[in-house]
Amino acid sequence: MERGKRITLKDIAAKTGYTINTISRALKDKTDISFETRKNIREAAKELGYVGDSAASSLRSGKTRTVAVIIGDISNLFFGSLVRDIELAMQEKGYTIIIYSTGEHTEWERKAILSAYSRRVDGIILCPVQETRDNILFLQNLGIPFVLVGRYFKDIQSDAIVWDDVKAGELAAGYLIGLGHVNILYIGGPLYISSGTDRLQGYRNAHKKNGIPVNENMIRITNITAGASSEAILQVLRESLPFTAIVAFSDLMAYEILYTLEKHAKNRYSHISIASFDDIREKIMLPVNFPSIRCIENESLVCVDILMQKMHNNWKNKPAVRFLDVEMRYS
Amino acid sequence: MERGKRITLKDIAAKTGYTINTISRALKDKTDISFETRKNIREAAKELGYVGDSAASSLRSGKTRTVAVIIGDISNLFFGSLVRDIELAMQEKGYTIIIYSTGEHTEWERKAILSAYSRRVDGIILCPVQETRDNILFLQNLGIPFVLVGRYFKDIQSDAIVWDDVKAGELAAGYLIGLGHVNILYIGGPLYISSGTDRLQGYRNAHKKNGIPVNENMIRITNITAGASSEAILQVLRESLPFTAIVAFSDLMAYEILYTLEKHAKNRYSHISIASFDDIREKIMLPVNFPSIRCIENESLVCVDILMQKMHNNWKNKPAVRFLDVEMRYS
DNA sequence: TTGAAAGCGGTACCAG
DNA sequence: CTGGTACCGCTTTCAA
Repeated sequence: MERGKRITLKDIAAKTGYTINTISRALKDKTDISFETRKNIREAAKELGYVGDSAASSLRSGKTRTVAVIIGDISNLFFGSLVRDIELAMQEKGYTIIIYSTGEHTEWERKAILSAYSRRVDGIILCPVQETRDNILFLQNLGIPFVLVGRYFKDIQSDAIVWDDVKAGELAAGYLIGLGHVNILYIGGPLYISSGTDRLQGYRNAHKKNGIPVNENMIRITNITAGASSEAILQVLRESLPFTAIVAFSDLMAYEILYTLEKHAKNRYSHISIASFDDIREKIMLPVNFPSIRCIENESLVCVDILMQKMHNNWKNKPAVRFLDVEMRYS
Repeated sequence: MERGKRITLKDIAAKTGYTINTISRALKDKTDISFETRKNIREAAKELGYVGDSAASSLRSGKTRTVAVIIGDISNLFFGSLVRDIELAMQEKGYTIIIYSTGEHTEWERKAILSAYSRRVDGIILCPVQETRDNILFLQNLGIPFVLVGRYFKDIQSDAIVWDDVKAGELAAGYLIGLGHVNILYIGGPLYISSGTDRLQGYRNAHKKNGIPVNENMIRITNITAGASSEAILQVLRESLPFTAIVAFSDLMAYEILYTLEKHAKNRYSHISIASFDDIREKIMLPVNFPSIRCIENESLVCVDILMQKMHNNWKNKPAVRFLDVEMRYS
């Protein structure tokens, strides 16, 4: 194969004497081309080193076999392993994924959606920023099949795969309460994010069930970007709030909090209890252990499954949120 | 904008009375279209909700404004943050990235390269599996601009951005030697990976410089996939090898090793010294600390920079490996 | 079973 | 400054 030269159907046609039409259909193994011909053409194609042009093919067929995955930050392990699983599953089905990071910014998310639309992706998997509802409404209007993951909108009907975050919050706080803690700090993400509200709701529920009043000052809402929870815990230290345990919004935040506590108040809080979410220890072995809530199903696979059906119009269900069950891991 | 209906140049032409040609050029702000006309057309486009079709545009122009990033595993934090930085830099320049995981498998890597080629990407950033040289030779033959990242081939000329891994290995082992250690275990990746050989070479150099003989039995070569270093350290424990320090191939592996030691030999090795590579603590705050070697430059940006130049034919240099300087971080 | 011809939606090139 | 037209490479449709 000559360096840099692209082989097209036309080249194969020239070599074999068939028309490009026949070549095209033969290479897709259509049965209306005789077996013999298909074989010849396949061989010729291989010899020439033919590789199809998906731009041309997409243009005509309207399908790109591409899916956009729009998430907060790929360097966040939670998203990283989500994307990895999505990629593997999609690859198996012959799909390629393009990645967009929103950095949790609404405008970036909008740009990502537009770019995906312009690239004519067949489907979108989105972990929405949720600061506003504009983007999701816009996306709905585009008519591209999509599913949300990790977060959902309470007042907009659309397919979403999320954890049962209320239960998750309840498990985390409930565990700490079970240990005898009463002053449990909650450091969590913004309330416009569904998991933000839901986990906090779970925290409240656990208190209520155990007859423990919630001290509103114990509830700290932060960004979910790196460094934010460190700030939050420092503020708590400055206020000398008396807490004996913490519910953190994610393992990453929990680590950050532990790190900060160790650095700034080593002695006082060395025996603090902490519980959080994501169970990243399931993914990487870390020599620091605390209870973490995880999902008992593989959310990536559920996403891919539903999106596939939507893309192929086998999805007759109306848009709905699918809550996946959670459990606590501590070993 | 009507739901699901795609607006094309033709629609704008119909609305404004210009030809699609004029529309196309106006929307790209070509100065040969009068300012007035450009403004009218831009407004009409906006009103109709026009979004270009990149498949069509790519087909004709030959450019996709897409770059493929082919790496081992996106859920590995090292790759995750690499990809994040690449994505941000590329996005800024109007490029989109598609992700392929090789899982460190040669065949997957080949498939990824083929898929990228078929999608007519403008460029490729690749962290090669290196098990064989077939894929890189194949890639070179395709004529797509590409750069390697993290690993290079000693006997194949191609652009690569890598750490100075010999120095890195020397720093890690040298540090431990400086602490007075003599029996330093080395747990590292396969030797067919350039960083595998180079870091080990650095380990040897450090010994040599300090007049300490290298015990070959202290050198353990493993996979770089999760779980492998855990296996390796267990084997070492079974052999009752007397070691007092460890050089681990990555922070992730170091954590895995510490985790395993704590689990299986808590008392005996609680004061072990360990040094490794990647400095992931720079990216996530983890409450466990040990020295780690990091790169003093942002490799992603260097990659993007060089690839951009190659894609735009501003790259007259001949293929070369670019070694980035490293340092030890411990605080 | 195969071929001919018409696009898909843009961009490039040349003419006016 | 704007229009006409060919064409990128493949798929679709219809005819033979």
